[in-house]
Amino acid sequence: MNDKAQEPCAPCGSGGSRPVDFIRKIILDDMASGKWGGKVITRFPPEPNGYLHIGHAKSICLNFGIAAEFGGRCHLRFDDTNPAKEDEEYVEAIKEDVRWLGWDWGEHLYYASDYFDKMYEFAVALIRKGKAYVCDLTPEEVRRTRGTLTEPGVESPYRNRSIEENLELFERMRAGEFEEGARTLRAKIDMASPNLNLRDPVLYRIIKAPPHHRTGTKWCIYPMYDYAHPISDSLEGITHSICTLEFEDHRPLYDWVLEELGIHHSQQIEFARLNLTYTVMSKRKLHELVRGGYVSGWDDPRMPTLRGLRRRGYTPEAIRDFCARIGVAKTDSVVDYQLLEHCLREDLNKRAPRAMAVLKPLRVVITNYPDDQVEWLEAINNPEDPSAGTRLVPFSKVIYIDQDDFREVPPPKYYRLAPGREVRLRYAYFIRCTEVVKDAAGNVVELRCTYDPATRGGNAPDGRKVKATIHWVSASHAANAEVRLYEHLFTKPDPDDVPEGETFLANLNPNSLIVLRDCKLEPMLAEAHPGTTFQFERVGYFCVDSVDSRPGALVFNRAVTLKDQWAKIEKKLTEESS
RNA sequence: AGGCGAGUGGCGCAAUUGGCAGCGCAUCUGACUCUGGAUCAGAGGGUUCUAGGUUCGAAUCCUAGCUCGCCUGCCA
Repeated sequence: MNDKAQEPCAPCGSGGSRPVDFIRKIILDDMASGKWGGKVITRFPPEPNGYLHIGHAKSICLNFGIAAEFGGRCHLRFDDTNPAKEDEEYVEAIKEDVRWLGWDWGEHLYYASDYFDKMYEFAVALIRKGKAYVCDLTPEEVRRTRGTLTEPGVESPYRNRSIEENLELFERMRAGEFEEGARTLRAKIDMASPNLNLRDPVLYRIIKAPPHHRTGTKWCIYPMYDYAHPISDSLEGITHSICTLEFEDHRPLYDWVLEELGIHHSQQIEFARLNLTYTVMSKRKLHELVRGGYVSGWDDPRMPTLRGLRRRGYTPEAIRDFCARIGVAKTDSVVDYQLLEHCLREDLNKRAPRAMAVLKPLRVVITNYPDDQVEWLEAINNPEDPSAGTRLVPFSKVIYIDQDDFREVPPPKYYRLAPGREVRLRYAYFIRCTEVVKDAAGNVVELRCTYDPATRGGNAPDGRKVKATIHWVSASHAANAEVRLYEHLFTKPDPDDVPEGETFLANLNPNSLIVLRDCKLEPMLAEAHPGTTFQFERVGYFCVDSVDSRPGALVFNRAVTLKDQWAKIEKKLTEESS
């Protein structure tokens, strides 16, 4: 059971005094007035027709978070009212993702399909009240008679059938006597309503094609969202039914259903869904990326899905922190991706063990170092966490450093290695570059350096300073790995910003994945388990790929870079010179 | 055009409900540093959509307007 979620805590979430959003204010008021008898019951109602993404995380954290803060509970309910679109495949995946995020629904796992019998009975009750009727109009005719934004619709010729006839026809709909699309059950509300959702909305439609993933072929009529959702909420005793802005127009219908049925009436509250720069969030577009092979799957590390983010190296803690920071409001907004990255860095900085890894190796021979000598030098696992301890890394005559850490002609403010310059090899020695070896094409292929034996461990007894400390890996001890560098999937902050006639696919970033092979890692990394994340010192956070990595054929994903002051300076320099 | 909703530094959110417009991210300085990371100190950045009005006082209240979002599935 879910003890964690039953326990009240501060309404502003963990970690201090974040402002209380408008939804929590409503709940605070309800608690004060005793409106729901002190109860807070929320729900997260995904349709099992796709994988969860970061936008769902916002909703999950809102619903489960509120329940936890107010000592209530949050239900996980699959909104499975359309067998044509839904699949069992997604149910387990969704449960797994919610759990991974750190939330627990306890025993409160539900399916809208659990309520099909009840919903049918309620529909009969509506018919008896004269509030619903069986309509024989075709989908096309329904569309034509609905009217427009400015003109009222016209009433269906079947609108005034007798209750008895409606009862009989509805029963025959259920019995499967009619073809798909032949008839619907409609609410009798108001064809002239300025709110189109109230123009005799369809409550039930006939779907015979694929069997339902849970009820099989028991039903061939299925309730529409606008009818199923309020009833599901009601049956579960939901107090606050939190959904996104586009359902605002549906609230009058939500209320109508509950009002007419005279059953528990939860309050629907709408908030703005999450948008992120450089990211598409709609299920349709995500599907398109997967189907079109633009990404390797739903768990591609460039996807904003929870599975993608997880594989990329994002932690549940970082995502929850992010969700807390973005707030909840009714304004359509686009959150800067950098905030997400900030949250990840902040989490990983405290927790990720450090390692040395050379992504673009440049061979360095320490000319005055004994040929066959190997020294194991002590390195700190995490400067932010003394309890993480230390480890030993091997040092020898031939090492690799990153190509970025050497410049034959150093630009101003570049203070890493260059001919004649001295730098510190982290945890090892000071070295000075004495010779640059090039191939026939003039490419630098090797550096020859001397080391100062007195600087063992990285400290100079004479107190002399070096401007830079760089990372390195002993050539003969190095583990090889493939490293995947990821960038935004799209080149524009708004992927939908495209010329007339083009789609968001036109903004796909051709460099969103760059694969580096023969990267050199310190030996300890060969042992790393899939899914664990390290900070490659001075470079970024990297996660062992949980799908493709094998012992002896390691694959790491870059979750996020470290902040890079030099990159900014360099960018400014190149901008100035051009 | 009809209905509903929303407009506060570049971005995301606050503002005890009429009382000095703040916070986070981002940006820029500087300090420190065996990660150009982290940390620390500081700075810049606002006609609170506009115009009127009420008031000693308006982001907040009133009026008019503007802009943006959503709504014409037998999807959710």
